[in-house]
Amino acid sequence: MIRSLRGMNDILSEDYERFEYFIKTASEVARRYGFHYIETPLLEETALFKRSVGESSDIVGKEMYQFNDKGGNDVCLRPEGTAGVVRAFVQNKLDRKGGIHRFFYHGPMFRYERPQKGRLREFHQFGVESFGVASVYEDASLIMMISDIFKALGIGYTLQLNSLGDQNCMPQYRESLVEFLDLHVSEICNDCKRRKETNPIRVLDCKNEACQNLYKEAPKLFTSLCESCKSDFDTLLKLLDANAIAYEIDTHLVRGLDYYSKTAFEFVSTEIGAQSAIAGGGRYDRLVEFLDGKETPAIGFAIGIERLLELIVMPQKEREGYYFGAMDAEALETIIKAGQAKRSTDTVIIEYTPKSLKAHLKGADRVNARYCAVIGENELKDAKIWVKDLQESKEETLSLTQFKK
RNA sequence: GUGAGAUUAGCUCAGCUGGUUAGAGCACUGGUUUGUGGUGCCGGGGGUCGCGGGUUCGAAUCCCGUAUCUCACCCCA
Repeated sequence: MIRSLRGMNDILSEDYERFEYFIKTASEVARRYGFHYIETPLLEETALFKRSVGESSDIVGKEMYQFNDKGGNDVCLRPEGTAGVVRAFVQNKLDRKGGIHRFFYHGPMFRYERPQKGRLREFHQFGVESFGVASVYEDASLIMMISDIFKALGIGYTLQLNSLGDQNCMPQYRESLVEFLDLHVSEICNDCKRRKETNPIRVLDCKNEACQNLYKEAPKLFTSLCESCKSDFDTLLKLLDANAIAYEIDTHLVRGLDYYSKTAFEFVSTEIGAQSAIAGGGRYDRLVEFLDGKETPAIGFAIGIERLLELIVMPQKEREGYYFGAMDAEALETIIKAGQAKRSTDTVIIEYTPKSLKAHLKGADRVNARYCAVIGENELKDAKIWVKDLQESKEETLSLTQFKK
């Protein structure tokens, strides 16, 4: 038997219903916030991700589905969504056009990782990207959008917030942190030694207890923020307070992708295991420039769809549509014709095997149909059809012409 | 990439220290005397015991390899 590749799953039946329900709900909320759908290719030039996500990140360093295509181009399956949207934004010269551009997207992403619960090699994200708004009001607005989406889906979460600083305060801070790490290099774990070289800020996120104790003494990013970062963060907190959005400030919250600055946030669920981040995002004011565009402030987030599928509280399913069946082979032709006509307005399931009324009712019940329509000997003789409303338990026998109405 | 556990019917699992035709519940399917479901009763189909080797008179059961899943690390949504 040929199986799907490791970490790549089919989405079907009930899972797909949840999947579709999520997309529909999240898209509606995004549209209400003035965002428009954008579709970008799954395959992009590898350089796009190297320059945006950053070569120091694990995503680019070791998790990309990268290969040379037949034309010799170095390409890869997208590991995340932001880079492609920013590329499209620049390529379509929206940075030159000016103004505000707000997009949302959803689709598959690919990372060559060891799969586990909530972490697949092909997984799906829903994300939004907003270009052209420097105001921290947009940061608050995006957080409220996620809150709205989760509220609509019945999903509980904790919101964690931090500020990563900008080009004025972050480089200085990074330097002072590296100095600190150099002084204590013998005390930190091997992972942190590696992080010190690749992405020093990440050490703050280390789960090693000894490291964490040590970092209590380390310089704090939070207290090193410049004036504008500090006041923006304070404003953000005020806005969230005013809109009854609960949050925790986590000064060790770090984003894994290099392009983030200033506001960083993560929505976390305690109900889904180790891969607990269900949404994450932040500001990336420099990224458009990095990708050869005109300096444009921007912010976005992404939601991991598979991770929250099991958290979604689905609305109760109601009986819907028609089930058609014949009790004798002679009535089959008539029932198929009647069912086909009904398809112009309703969901219709036609049973092709003649069987007893009881068997048809069971069949209608199993497919969760609202109505069970059957033609037997008596009905066929009088050109009528017997219809039962399975929800109200009411039945009637109509003439076929009347039934079509 | 590292460490640990699992893999038996469509699903959830039982199968003790290797011993004759591998079981249960649910699901599916048919019937339940004359045309009434979701809720009774009786029957039926369905398994190369993940895959490949090995030990043995004999392997679902022991050993080795491999694949996949799960958990933790790493990383991230």
